[in-house]
Amino acid sequence: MRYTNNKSMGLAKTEIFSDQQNEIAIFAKAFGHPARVAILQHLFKINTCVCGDLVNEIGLAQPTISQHLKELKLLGLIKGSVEGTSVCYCINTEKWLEMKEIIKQFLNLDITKKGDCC
Amino acid sequence: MRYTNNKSMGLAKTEIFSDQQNEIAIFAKAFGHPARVAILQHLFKINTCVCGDLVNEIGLAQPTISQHLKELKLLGLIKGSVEGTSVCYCINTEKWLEMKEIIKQFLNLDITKKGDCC
DNA sequence: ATCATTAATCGTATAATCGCAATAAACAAA
DNA sequence: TTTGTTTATTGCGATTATACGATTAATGAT
Repeated sequence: MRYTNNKSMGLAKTEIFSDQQNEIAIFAKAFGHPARVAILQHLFKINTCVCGDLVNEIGLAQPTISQHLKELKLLGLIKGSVEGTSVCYCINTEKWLEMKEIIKQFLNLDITKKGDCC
Repeated sequence: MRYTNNKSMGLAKTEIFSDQQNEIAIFAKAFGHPARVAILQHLFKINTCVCGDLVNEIGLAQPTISQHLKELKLLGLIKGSVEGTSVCYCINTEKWLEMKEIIKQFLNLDITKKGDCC
């Protein structure tokens, strides 16, 4: 192998992008999978914080759902609290709104655009 | 219930989700990478459709940029037309607005929510 | 025809993602 | 204490995603 730089490949070079660009990408990845979209939609639908119901609602295995929940929780988009043997998950409204503003700002770029040129 | 399916792993089980959920995820993945965010932002910034400039603007190799452009083009978010030796890329406003509406509708789920429960 | 410029494609290396079986952990109930 | 319920974690295989060197293809210029 003769790659002159010592950076490993297969890795997004986040360091060459702005914090804003990385933040947009990270949030976008959060709902860049249909299972996480379904989880978030379901959490919005039933205001009472369900958990194991998600496994039944969505057709994926329990460890898979648990993993997706972990990612969403790590990002702060959802909160989880233990309720006996089960765990109650729900949307973290504050963080959700924060994410929403960041994404919307990006999506609204078009308002300053005049028209296609191709 | 046993795991009766023989579907290969490592693949998102898109078939168990709604078209809407898959569409949201697919569009989200489009700007789920900082390089593609940067490309889109730059295309919005300079209305004249640039191409090779993106390689200079963003610090990635030409094949890498070309690959990201291909993905965005495949989704329809950008258009490309040959201009001599160079290729002119620009935002496909129509598709962009379509995507924007779909994502915004998803992000606006919170307006019907009453409050956290955890 | 030759050369230069530009972008796409090919091939490959590496890391991340997805999914699940098996297991562990935490808790309630008996 | 034992048993059952529920969720998290571990470990693994399969696939996708990211990145780039080398090459090819297309066009313009000389």
